[in-house]
Amino acid sequence: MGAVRQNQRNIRGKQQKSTSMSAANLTYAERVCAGKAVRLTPMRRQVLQIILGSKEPIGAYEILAQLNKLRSEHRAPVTVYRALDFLIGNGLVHRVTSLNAFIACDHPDHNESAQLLICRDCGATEEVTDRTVEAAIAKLASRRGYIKVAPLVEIAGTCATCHNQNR
Amino acid sequence: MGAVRQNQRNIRGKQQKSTSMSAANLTYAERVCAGKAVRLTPMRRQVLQIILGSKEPIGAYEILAQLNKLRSEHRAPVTVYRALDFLIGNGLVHRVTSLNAFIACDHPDHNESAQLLICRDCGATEEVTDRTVEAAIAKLASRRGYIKVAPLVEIAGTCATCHNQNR
DNA sequence: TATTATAATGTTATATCATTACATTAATAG
DNA sequence: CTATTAATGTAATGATATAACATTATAATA
Repeated sequence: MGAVRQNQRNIRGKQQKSTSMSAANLTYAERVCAGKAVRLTPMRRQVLQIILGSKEPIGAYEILAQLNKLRSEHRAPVTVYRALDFLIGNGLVHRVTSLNAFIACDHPDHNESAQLLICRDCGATEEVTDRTVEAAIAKLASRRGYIKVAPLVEIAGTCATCHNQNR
Repeated sequence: MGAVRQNQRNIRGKQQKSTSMSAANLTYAERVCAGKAVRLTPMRRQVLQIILGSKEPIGAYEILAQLNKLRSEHRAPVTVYRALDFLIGNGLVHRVTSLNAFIACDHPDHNESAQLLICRDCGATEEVTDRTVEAAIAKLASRRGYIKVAPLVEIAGTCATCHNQNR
């Protein structure tokens, strides 16, 4: 839980993690889809791969650009959005609402509400599941009479790597 | 705290609140601006008034439409966005990120991080400040090494009014 | 296997949200 | 009253997302 995606600005960072989980996640995605009897088509697989390959949340049009570069063909935006709908619907990708961007889910097996920590400086985004936060929000919503709630929690800030570098 | 904005679908609702606070809020906004020595110009005032008049979060282009109807002139989008920047910057308006829309702040005096409860069915949106949620998020962020955090909490759900009506 | 039904993708157009760049007008300070 | 800064006007464009309908691929089943 909490694998970190980072961009160019902190390749020197100590907390750097390898991108080598990508392949594993892709394999994992295949298993998830097989288990649900839904189809991880080449298109969807490729979109997921592009998202996994990104160190930070990636926008739909950036995905599209990479897709069209790879294949030297011309897909339309809707192609990407459809793949994203599928991937999000099956818990393989999260939408980062505050950035209009997307990240691969770290733990697609449990489809619970995650919280996102987003570094303003380097773009690193980590997905966490904090029971205390979840419980506090559930309680708040319930006290206010809301049911079937879907909480959105995105915490922008400066990550440890970035504020250590600036000293 | 927690005044409710509602749309047409539940005008029959029991928890309906009057829109009569609007004027008070506008007066309040004037005091806030006077206190800070910033200018609540006619344009900004009018945009705020439109937002206050909306029972649910209102989009920038809807604000623009109302503005242009009022004056029977043609303002450009940027006019609205500039007013919004000002109003948000001075704590008079909140952006509802998940809806790309805007609401007037319920308590512009304390500029703290609020949580939003948003009804999927009727659009009613209430702003709350829950210390427990705030604390849990602050702790989470700090444990992860994040500083200068700005949490975004928007809880979509079905409000009491709506789920009572559907029985 | 041929036929039908369903799912996925292609293609084109357009909707929706937001900003840039530069000109003009209004307010304030000296 | 003039210089300076703040606010708004104006036009164009960028960025994100969806609608509508045609075509192709896959799956179900006769």
